[in-house]
Order: sequence, then C-alpha cells, then structure tokens
Amino acid sequence: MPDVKHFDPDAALDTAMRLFWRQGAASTGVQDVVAATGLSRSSLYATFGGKQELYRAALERYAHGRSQLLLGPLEEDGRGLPAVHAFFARLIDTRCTGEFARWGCMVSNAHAGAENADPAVRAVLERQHRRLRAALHTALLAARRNGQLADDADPETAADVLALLAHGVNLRSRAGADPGRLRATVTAAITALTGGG
Amino acid sequence: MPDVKHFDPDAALDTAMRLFWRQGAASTGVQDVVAATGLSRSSLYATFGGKQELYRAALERYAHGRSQLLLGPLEEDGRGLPAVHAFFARLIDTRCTGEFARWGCMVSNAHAGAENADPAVRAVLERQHRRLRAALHTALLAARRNGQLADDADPETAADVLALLAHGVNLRSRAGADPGRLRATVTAAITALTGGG
DNA sequence: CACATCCTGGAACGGTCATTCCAAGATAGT
DNA sequence: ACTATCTTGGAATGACCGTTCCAGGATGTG
Repeated sequence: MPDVKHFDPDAALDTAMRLFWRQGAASTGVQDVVAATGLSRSSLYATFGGKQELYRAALERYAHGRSQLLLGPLEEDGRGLPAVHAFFARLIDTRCTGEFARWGCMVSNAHAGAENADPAVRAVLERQHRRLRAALHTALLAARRNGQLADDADPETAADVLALLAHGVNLRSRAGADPGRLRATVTAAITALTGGG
Repeated sequence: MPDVKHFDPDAALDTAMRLFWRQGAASTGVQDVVAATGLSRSSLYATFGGKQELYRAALERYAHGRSQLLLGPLEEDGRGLPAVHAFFARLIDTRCTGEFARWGCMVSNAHAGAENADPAVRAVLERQHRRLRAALHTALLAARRNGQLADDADPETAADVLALLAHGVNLRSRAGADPGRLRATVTAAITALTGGG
C-alpha cells in the first residue's frame, strides 16, 4: 500500500489552527491555509475534508493542545488557591506576551463569531467552558480543604465567576490590554471571592 | 435641489447594524445588507461609502443606541450598589431574552473578531470599555459614599473586575448560557467585591 | 412644460471564495 | 523493471465578494 503522505498532517493542522485562531474562520480562506502550509489544495481536501471540517479539527487541536497547556496544570495542581493564582498568571502571560500575544483564546473567539452556528463547534465551546469551570471548582474545593477559603465563600459560584472572568481576559487581551492591570484585576477578584484579605 | 432620498438612512443603518451584530463583519456580505434593507447597491454606497465604513457606522450606532440603553441608566443612577445590580440584571435580560437573545454584544464580538484590525474600530472598542469601566467605578464610588461598601473593598479594581465580567456574560450568552445562572454568578461577584454578606 | 440635478435600479467589473477534477509523479510489492 | 495504488500540483469550476458605472426615473425650479 503506497500511501505515504509527502507532508506532516499534524504540522499542517497546527498551521491552519494558528490562522483560524488569529483571524477567525470567516476571515481565513482556504487559499491562506494553502499558502501557509505549503501543501496543495488536493492534499488539503483529501486529508481534512472541507473548510468547515478543517476548522473543527483545528478547534479540537487547540482544545487538546494549547488549551491543555493552561488547563492541565490547573487540573493537576492540588494546592488549591495557589493553583488558581498560577493559572491566571499563566493565562495572562500567554495572552499578552510571546508568539500568541493579542490572539486571545480560540474558544472565546469562536463564542463571539459566526463559527458557533455549527452545532459541532458549539459542542466544543460548551465542553471547554465546562472543563474550565470544573477545574476552577476543583481547585476551590481543594482550597476549602486546605483552609484557604473564608467560611462564607462559595466554590460553586466563585468558579462560575472566575470562568466568566477568564473569557473577559481573553477578549480584552486581543485589544492589547495591559497585562499588569489584568493581573491586578484577577488577583483582586480571586481575593474577594475567596474571602481573603 | 432635488436630493430627497427614497429611503430612511437611519432605518437602513439600523438594519445593517443588526446583521453585523449577529453575524459579524466578515460573515455579512453587502448582498445581505442590500437584501435586508431593500435599497440598492448604488444608494448604499452613495450613502455610507464602502463596507468597512458601513460597519464602522453600524458600530457607532450600536454604541450610541443599544449600548446607551444599558450604560445610560447606570451612569445616571446615583443609588450606588443597587445601580450596579440593576445594570447587570438589564444586561443579562437583554442578552438572553427577546429579539436580541444569543446575539451577545456587538462591542464584545468585535473584540474577538478580525474587525479590530481596523484602528478606527479598535478606538471604539477602547472607548466603550473605558466608558463601561468608568460607569461602574462611579457607581461604586457612590456606593462607598452611601456606606454600601466594606472598608477593604476597592472601587478601582472592583470596577475592572465587573467590566471584564460583563464581557464574559456577553460571550457566554451567545452560547445560550442560562440567564438564571448568569444572574446568580454576577450577584455573587458583586457581593464578594463589595464585601457584602 | 422644459430643465438641471440628484437618486435609483440593475448590469457589469475583476477578484476571490470553496470545491472538484485530472494528468503526472512517487511509492511499495512482486 | 513492472504494475497497482495513492498523492500531488495545478488548472478549472461556478458562485459570490466588494465595488463601479450608467441609463433612466423622480424631483423641485423656472
């Protein structure tokens, strides 16, 4: 069976993901992907199907790749409150500096765009939001066990608040918000929600 | 001077605004605007210029129209904390029920899309964010004067947090978030930030 | 009614969109 | 080396993109 591809599908999908992430699905043409990946239209369509399926695959890759880089440590970090602080520190750092500065979050971006007309895309958005919320919730429960929470603090709604706050950070970072101010803002939010002084 | 237009420019711009609001600039074609407004390409271009200028005008109309409906009352309401609660109640109600349910906020949407590549658009986004933040800040200062704030509450960062939270609400409402849960979430956030029990 | 002026409808423009197709090239098994 | 099978580059597709243009209709003025 001679069916060895002349290119790396993973690398190509990663390149496409970055285009969709930065520009959105509607503003990214198949032509852009072809030019950026270097492979031909034939190979692209044969490997990934159409544009919509390519976007879905790119979004999945983001969820399991880039998103994992932020959520994974939060899910595994059992320290409680410090884990939450560390997560937001990483988040803001990622959103505001380095290669992906001003790109925001591909999931948050998909929320705001016409991409979410696709039910499959919406399912990913829901899954990722639930995952973020659950990770924060777990960390807050650990914080409670560790005695890092005030008695009147509610891990349920606090997780909801922080999850919404993350979306806000993602959005504002695309407009070039000051990372220092974002840090101060989320720190104040966490402190207030956990009853810290 | 026979120069009376055969249509109402305000109504046409409002129709275009709704298309851009719901679908985003990239996914809305001039053809869509022509079909929705009923006027011809000639009149559209003669009145508004090109598509980009039309989008800018629509965004401005949103800022001074729809956005004003939410921010205006907040800016004029001197009650302090109740004004903040009322603002978020109106916000969530607007985002989740009625004609504009699941449309999110045109300003938040523009943050996440390719629209903000236009410096003029970015300027509007900054202006609107500053306005929201300032209105919340003013309300929190009034709350302080009215003795509705705990001593350790900080109106500066609290305003920042709530402004980011509003973006989060706008985003999640597009995915069909449960308004009741959003209300509980923002209520918890306001309570925590203002030191209420 | 004649005129000048503006607005309107609709055709037409080149360019780009996503997608398909096919001949030519590369590969693995024999 | 031959063949079967798959991938590849690139042309070609029809549809739609934003934009321009122009003939003709409507309007207010003399």
